[in-house]
Amino acid sequence: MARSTNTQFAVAVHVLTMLAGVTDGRAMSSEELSKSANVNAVYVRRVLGHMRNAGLVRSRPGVNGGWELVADAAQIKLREVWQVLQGDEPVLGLHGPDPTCVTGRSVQKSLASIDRTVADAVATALGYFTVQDVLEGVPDAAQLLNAE
Amino acid sequence: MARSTNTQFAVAVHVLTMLAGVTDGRAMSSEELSKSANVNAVYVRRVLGHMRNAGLVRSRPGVNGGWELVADAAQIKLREVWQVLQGDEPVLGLHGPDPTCVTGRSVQKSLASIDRTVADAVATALGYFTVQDVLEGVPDAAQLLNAE
DNA sequence: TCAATATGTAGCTACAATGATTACGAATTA
DNA sequence: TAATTCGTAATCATTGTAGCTACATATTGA
Repeated sequence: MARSTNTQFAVAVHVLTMLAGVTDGRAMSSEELSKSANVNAVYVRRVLGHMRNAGLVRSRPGVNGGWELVADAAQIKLREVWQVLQGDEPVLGLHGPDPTCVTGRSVQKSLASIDRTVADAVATALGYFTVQDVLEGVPDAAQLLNAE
Repeated sequence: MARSTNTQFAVAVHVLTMLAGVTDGRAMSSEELSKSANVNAVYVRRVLGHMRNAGLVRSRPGVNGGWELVADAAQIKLREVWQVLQGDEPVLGLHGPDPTCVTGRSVQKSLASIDRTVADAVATALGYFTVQDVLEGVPDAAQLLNAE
């Protein structure tokens, strides 16, 4: 029920992986990237803009322009991608209880604290994966369980 | 950026905490609960309906009717509340890449696997807290850090 | 039995988030 | 100089979320 409908993270990982897969030194255009991710090119530019602000990619306009990875794909943790997009926004959906209700305020505070704990857990989990891992293919959760 | 705008989890925790705080044995109406959570009574009934299906609360109509906790508040982990509402829905927002793009399909599979890892991490983190904890007040994340 | 109270749920609406689309200026290259 | 690509604003369509109304059903108490 509480699915996130925001695909920025998925799209970011997708296009970063595409860029990591470039063998010749050429740049990829937002148009090209958007085709594979099946989203709009403007959207790709917006998402990659955040990645550029974080120093993960560079872009240049014009003929043969486009986007390139700056860092080594094996050094880019998905944790960083997540944090660039997520910032300090809550992970759990928080509500706005009646400010005059004592219990309501207390619950609100607790939920905010719990949200930080969960956000840390998400960040830690995403720290296990790099763009290089995605490029090589992260094994199935089921496979991982069997391997234990 | 990827904030969840779904407040069902927060509202569920809120009203369960309210129910946990009842000292006399009376039931609380959805109307009463909705006031404190600052949401609509119908919405409260919908959310609590899921909690009832999970066996956490019971309800009865009529005069002096309303909602009561079934389980001990100290035994209800937020993990369970989360899972009741979340089910197997992805935590990260996933996209729908071009199905004819090989890399796209591969990335999609990896993201699905990573999503399961993150979902497990969230569930584990929420396993640390119970409704009773929220009733008593979960300490600030900052306070927790200072206590280390 | 009857009135009052609450749930259970369908249906409609308002609002907000997301991402598509269009448009165009600026930068770059061949 | 023409073609290409980014950067970004503005607008629109779609979807998810939750509010709201309405009413059938169940329960209680007088």
